[in-house]
Amino acid sequence: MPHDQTMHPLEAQRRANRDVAAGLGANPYGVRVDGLVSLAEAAARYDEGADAEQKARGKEPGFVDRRPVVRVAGRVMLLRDNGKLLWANLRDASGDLQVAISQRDCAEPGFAIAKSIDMGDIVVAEGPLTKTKTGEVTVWASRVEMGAKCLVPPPEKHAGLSDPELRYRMRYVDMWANPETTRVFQLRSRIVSLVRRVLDGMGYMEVETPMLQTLAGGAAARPFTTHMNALDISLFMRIAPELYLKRLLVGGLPRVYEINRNFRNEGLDARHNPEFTMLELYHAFGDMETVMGVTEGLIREAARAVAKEQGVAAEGGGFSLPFGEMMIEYGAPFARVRYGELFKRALGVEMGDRGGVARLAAEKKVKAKDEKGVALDHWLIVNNLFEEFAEPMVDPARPTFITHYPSAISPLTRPNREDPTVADRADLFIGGMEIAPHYTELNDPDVQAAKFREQLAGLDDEESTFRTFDEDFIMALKVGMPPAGGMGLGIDRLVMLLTNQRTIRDVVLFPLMRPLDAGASRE
RNA sequence: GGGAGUGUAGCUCAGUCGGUAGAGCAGCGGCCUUUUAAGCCGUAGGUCCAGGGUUCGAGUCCCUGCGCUCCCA
Repeated sequence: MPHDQTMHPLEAQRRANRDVAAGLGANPYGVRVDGLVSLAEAAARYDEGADAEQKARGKEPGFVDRRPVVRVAGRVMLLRDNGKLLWANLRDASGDLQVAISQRDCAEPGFAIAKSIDMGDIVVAEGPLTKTKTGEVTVWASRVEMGAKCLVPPPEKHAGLSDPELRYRMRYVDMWANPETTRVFQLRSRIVSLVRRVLDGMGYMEVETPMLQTLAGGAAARPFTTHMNALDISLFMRIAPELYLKRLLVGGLPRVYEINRNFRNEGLDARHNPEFTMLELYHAFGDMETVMGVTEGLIREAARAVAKEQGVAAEGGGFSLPFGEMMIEYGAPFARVRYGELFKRALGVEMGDRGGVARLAAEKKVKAKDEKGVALDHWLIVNNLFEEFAEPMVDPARPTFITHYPSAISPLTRPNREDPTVADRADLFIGGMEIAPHYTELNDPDVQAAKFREQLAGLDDEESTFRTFDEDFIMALKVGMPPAGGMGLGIDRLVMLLTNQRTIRDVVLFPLMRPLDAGASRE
């Protein structure tokens, strides 16, 4: 809320309640607390025997209470004030736990402070673990302190915070109002560290290459531009790390990878955020097949870890994880199908059959001319037909590599040794999403230079401002890059699949949102 | 870019045929020492996304714009 507006009454009330706590000597913004345990850990420490003993003999003279005492902190999610006994349900990143604050048993000013608590406040409580009549593990507070006052009214306590816009804009509320959100990001973190661990174990070295680049190469995408004052030059946010990672192969590193952000100045939708995380990996003296094996192993291990986390049996053979309506099988070997085969199966015509393809394009009303009415190249029509009719034939519940794309539509990829009309390129599809492309990398500097020039020739003025011939990269190839296999894995999409989230915004902590005041400042 | 939906209290949502702006939760006052969405009594809270139009009268109908969601390209 802007500062120049009058304060919302609900905030004013919370400020008043904060003053009450302060008046009792409590610091509404807390102090350091040592010896805290998570709520899950606290609940796990409950001792049935000690609790029973205390309940049976607690009033006997000289009785020693053996119940474990814990110190916990959490956000107040529910509050039931029975007058001289309050019940508060706390939440932290590990879970929820009930705390009882009784006037009889809680040292002052703890009880008085508790009476001033609002839902959403962070409180610290200490006391023995017991079970209530109804069998719920509860911290029976002997001390209560403030952790932090919450001045903003929290979401409704059952329906919660469901407005997607509010969830993304106020992720810091979403995370505790919807524990599922926190769980997804905990899983994301585990998946990414597992990927690193597996690759490191295989002898790959993690590197960091420039995100600010003078040329935005390595992919076909529109970059963000920025300006460097000291050198007075334009810089681009990278669209891919590829050309730098390959320079490292030239430098002699045999196996490298980078997991980091790329930036593409394009649209926003369920699968695209302007900044997204990619794993790119290169393997000297390998090829497309080498890195396909790496990807398959990585994804299976990550899926296995998630399955275990969720209590799905994932030992031994097949196992699967849900994604929307389907169950995706990760345990079995991934399927492989050649582009040309899939094309023929779907359309009944060989992709090289120019007459047949032209006829099909007309029949199926597939785009065969560009905006200016000029007939498209045969292979572009083939690809349009492929994307519309062949790709959907891939079983989304079975991870599938589509291999051997036509060379004509894979300009930067090395042609296949046996059949140069197809390229050594394989795209992995899971759940209907393109997850990872694999290549046998081009390392002939003359061929690479020719392909750069060919690409640049086809560009309009706007595109050619940021897609310039990368002389230094050609220089690197002239020095000599070993043959290599390369792979790129979309981490956000992988996390979407493994955590069963429908949009990329649900796996990116702070997805880009239109600024709230943009309406006034835009033309 | 196209289509559909949607925008009402802090949150989640109703609002009939165009006729005084509603509920639950949250809040405030009161009662309450084993509650579980605690309960009971009382009470307060609104730029109905914005602007224009039709009408005696618009949250509701029409137009324009903006935001958000979903589907398609």
